[in-house]
Amino acid sequence: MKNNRPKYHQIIEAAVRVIAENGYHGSQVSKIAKAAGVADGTIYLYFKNKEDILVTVFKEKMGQFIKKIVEETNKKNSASEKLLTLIEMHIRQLSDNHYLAIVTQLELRQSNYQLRLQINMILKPYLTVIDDIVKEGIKENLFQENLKIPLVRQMIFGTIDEVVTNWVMKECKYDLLEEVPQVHALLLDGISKR
Amino acid sequence: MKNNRPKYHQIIEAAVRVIAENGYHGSQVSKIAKAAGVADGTIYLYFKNKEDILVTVFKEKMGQFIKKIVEETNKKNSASEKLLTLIEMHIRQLSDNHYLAIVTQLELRQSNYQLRLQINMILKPYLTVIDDIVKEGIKENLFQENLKIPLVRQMIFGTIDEVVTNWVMKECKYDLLEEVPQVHALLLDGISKR
Amino acid sequence: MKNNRPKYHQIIEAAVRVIAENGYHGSQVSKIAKAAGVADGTIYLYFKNKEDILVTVFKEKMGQFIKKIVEETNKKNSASEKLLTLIEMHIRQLSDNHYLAIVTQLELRQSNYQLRLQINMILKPYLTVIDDIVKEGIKENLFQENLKIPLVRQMIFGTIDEVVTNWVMKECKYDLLEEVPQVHALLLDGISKR
Amino acid sequence: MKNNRPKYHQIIEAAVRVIAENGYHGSQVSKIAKAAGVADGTIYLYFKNKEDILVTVFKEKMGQFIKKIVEETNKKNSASEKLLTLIEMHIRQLSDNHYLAIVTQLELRQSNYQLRLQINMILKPYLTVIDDIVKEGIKENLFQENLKIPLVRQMIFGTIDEVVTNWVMKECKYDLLEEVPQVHALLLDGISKR
DNA sequence: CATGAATGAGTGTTCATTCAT
DNA sequence: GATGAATGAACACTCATTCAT
Repeated sequence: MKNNRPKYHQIIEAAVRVIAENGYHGSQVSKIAKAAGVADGTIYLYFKNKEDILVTVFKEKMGQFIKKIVEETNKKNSASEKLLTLIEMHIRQLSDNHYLAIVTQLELRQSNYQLRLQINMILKPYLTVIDDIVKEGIKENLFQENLKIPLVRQMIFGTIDEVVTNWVMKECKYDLLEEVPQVHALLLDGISKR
Repeated sequence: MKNNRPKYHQIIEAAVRVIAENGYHGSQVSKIAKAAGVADGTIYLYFKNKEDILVTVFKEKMGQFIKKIVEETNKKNSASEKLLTLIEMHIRQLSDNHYLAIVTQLELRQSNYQLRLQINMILKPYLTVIDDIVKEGIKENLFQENLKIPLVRQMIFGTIDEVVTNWVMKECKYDLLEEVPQVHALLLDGISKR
Repeated sequence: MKNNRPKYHQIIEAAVRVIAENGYHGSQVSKIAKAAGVADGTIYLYFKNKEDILVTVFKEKMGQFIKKIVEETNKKNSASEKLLTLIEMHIRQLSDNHYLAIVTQLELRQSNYQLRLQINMILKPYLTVIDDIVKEGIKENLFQENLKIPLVRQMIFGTIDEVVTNWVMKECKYDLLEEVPQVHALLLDGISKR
Repeated sequence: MKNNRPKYHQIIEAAVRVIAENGYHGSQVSKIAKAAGVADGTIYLYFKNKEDILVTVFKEKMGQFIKKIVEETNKKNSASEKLLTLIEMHIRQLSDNHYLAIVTQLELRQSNYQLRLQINMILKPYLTVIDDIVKEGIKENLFQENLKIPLVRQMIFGTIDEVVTNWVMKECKYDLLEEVPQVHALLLDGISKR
């Protein structure tokens, strides 16, 4: 299997680093190859083309990213706790890996429409996780029953995403984890006074 | 004055169209020039370089975009109504101009860090509008008094932005305006039952 | 007559300054026009094209340059004195006008073969002056009678030219006029001991 | 080592030919590449940029040029013979390679100030050879003891250079080697009768 | 005469991809 | 499998020249 070959992972790890450090357009294939300690041509033994490196980087990293979130949310019993965990895990993982945060929040968006569609496909399981939490909340009678799920998901994802992007644009200078409870509260209760 | 020269606007309008249709990286200067009905060199009489076209497109369009939102929200008296109007105007304007929506939601994000910073500067007045509405809501005693303004702004902007991006990625196939009241309700009241 | 129109001379003077300051390739027509205080298009009322400006600059400046040398050498009676005067006037005029020195020694040589041929045509009268002095020296029985005139002229001109070029390349930092007598002596007597 | 790679020399040889035939400004990189039988991009594997081709051409050719002159002058015992050999070798080498003569006398001078400075650096060893011969002549008591070396060098170099340039401008139509003894005699004894 | 906005041909350089070894 | 030298298509930008006013 492809993924067991060591160079494959060398290249992926190198790609994350190189893209985070040099930006999407500053990340020539030759630079990634050099950082991975392989020849330029070797890249093409493992990846169809440059775009394929990016998609794979995202796929691999997102796979782990989502897997951890699912694992942790599954340990919780209520939708509210699950949502809190999702927010925390999302933010924690990006807080822990600034390279990855830069790549997901900034660099990977500098791609063309086709690549964007593929990235969206990869993100789908994550969005499903959110949907499931919302559905569960409704079933638990904790969340409003007439919620339009996709819209809620867009609010949740859009909010977290924007929070992280702001932090990255501000050069990750503050502690993002501190904001987790407030984000959670806001999403649950909105901004109105009750 | 620059802006009164007709070619200036011809080029901007052409740029929006060309970028929406071909994507950022598929929009060669020569293609924009052709679409604007001017010579390649003419572009450089009005714009410093290719990036400057983009920044200017965004500046001009965002200027109008924000101006309209401010005008309309100012007609309203309560923070809640203002927020509703902001959401509606944001979505209405992008609904009315799919080209612009594609450019703002997808293509302009395919830019490097420097350009992104510039775009953020241009967006600032809009974010201030949001902040002001939130502050007003707190003063009116309608919104919670201990809200962390930047976070609330990120939720509001992140949600609307994500809603629009989803619509653009789904090729603008559904009527986005229908969702305005629900977005408004969600932001105000969150997802929890009361 | 063309030459009486004031803009004509404005442009020539501006051209010398601009070329000296910006180099041949940094001297765009628009820059010369601006320095001359005229519109770009006006240049083309007085000159056929950019090359024509250069040729004319050289023609005008060289005309004066040579005229002065001829005037002064004519005042002298012996070939030796005439040669000394020629060397002195050549060097004095370029010493007095660093702009002109830069243009003649460096910038005008950055031209194509056609332009070089034209410049050589303009230089011809100067070379004739040298030839005449040599011939006179032979007639006076001061110079060797079997001298090959063109070769002697090439030595005289080549030497003075190289001396000036060196001075320009060293940024005109030393006093070139001091070297005049030595150059004269060298050309007359060579380097051998007698 | 770079210089052993065959394409490196292919490109240099092609560059000399192309520049001699088309002039400096008519020598597009693509034209040189085609003449060398390599792809445009290959040029940039061996040279930093177009200017670097020129500098290298000059460096390589001048290196050989000077080496041969040094070798031959070293075989001679007196300063006078050494000077004769220097003149002869200088002229012989350019006589034997018209392409090179055109490039050194005309095209390489069409360069900007920075490039000119680099070329001067490369020429320095040659000028030192001349200086050494002059010093030796003084020591031998053949040359005048109060000669100002730099000035003598400028006369020697300026004269040879002008002689060659004239020949190139006259399209190399006459036999330059015939003039060697006369140039030598002129430099040694000047133009005056004794 | 004078203007200066408009033109568009021309080119050095990059970099994803290939393929002979 | 692995290499890395070679490829060549693609593109932003400049500037001499024109011409309608």
